[in-house]
Amino acid sequence: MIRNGSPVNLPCMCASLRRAARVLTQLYEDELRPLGLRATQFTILQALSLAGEVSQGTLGRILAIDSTTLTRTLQIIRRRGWITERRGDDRRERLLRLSKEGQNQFKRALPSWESAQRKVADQLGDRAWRSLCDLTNKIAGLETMEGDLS
Amino acid sequence: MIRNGSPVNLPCMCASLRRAARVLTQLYEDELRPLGLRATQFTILQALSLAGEVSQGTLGRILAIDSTTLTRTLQIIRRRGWITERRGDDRRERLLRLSKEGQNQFKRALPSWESAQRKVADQLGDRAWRSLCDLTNKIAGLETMEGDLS
DNA sequence: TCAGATTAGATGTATATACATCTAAATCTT
DNA sequence: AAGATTTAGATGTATATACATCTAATCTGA
Repeated sequence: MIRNGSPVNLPCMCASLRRAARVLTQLYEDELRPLGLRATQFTILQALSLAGEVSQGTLGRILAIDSTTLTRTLQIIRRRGWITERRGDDRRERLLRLSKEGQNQFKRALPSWESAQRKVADQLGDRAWRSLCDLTNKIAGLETMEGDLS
Repeated sequence: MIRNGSPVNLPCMCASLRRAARVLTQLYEDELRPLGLRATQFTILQALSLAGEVSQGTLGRILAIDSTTLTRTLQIIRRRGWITERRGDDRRERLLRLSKEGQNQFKRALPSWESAQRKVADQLGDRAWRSLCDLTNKIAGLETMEGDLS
C-alpha cells in the first residue's frame, strides 16, 4: 500500500500545473456537483458578478479563455437562463450580464464554493495560499508576450 | 490601451489555477506545435520515458488523470505508434511502454520543451519557479483525501 | 469616401477531461 | 469452490478547450 502524500515530482512545469489544476478542479466540482455547476461555469458566473456588463472578448481576456471557446460555454449558460445579452454600439460585440436567475444561482453556489476554498486554504496554510495566488497571477500575466490587450 | 501585466485577480483559487494552466499550456504548445504534439501528449511521453512500463491506471495516478480519460488519449498516441502495450499477469491491466518511435519522438521534442521551460523559468525567476514546483506538488498531494492509492 | 486591413464572434474539427455505467477479471467470504 | 464484491478499462455522454477559417462590422489610409 502506497499512502498518498508524496506525489511523483514531474519535471515539466506545465504538466505539474495542469495536474494541480485537475486535482483542484475535482475538489471544487465535488462541492458544486449538487448544484449542477461545473468549475468553469461557476467561474463565469463569479466573473460576471464582479465585472457587471462585459463583452465576450473582454471576459475571455479576464479569464484567459479563447473567445471562440466562450461561444460554446456561454451557450450552455444562456440555455439555463443565467445570462442576458445585448449588442453594443459596436454591433459585432455581445455584451453579457448576469440575469436575475444567474445572480440567484451564483448566490446559491457561494456556500459550496466557500467550503472548497476553506478546505484548500486549511490544507495549504496561509503562507502557501498567498504564495499560490501571487504565482498564478504572475503566470496569467505572462500571456504569450504579445503585448497589448484591447 | 491596457498593457498586459496586471491580470485581474480572481478570488477563486480554482479559477486562478486553471487560468494559469491555460496560459502556460499555450506557451508550451506554441513550442510543441511544429512537432504536432499537444501538451498532454508530451507529458505522457515524458512520464513513460521516466516510468518505464506502467499500467494505464498507474499512469493515471501519477498524472492525476482519470483512467477512462487515458483510454481516449492513449488511443491517439497508440495510433501514432508511440507506445506498445501488453497484458499483465492481471489480464485486466494494460501495461504501457514507449515504443522506439515514441522514444524518438520524445527526444525530438525535448529541445522545444526545454525552450518553453527556460522561457518560463527566466520570467519567473528561480525562487518563484521552485516555489511553484512545491505548491503544485502539494496540491497534487491533496487528491480528494480518499487515502490509499493502489 | 472607399478599398484594404483589422476585429468580434460563429462554426468546423480535434483533443482533453470526467462521470455513469458496463464487462471481464480478480479477490474475498463463507 | 460458488457467489458476492471489488477492480481495470471500455463506452456513452457532456463539457472544456483551442485553432483555422469564415462572416459581418469596424477602422484606416490615401
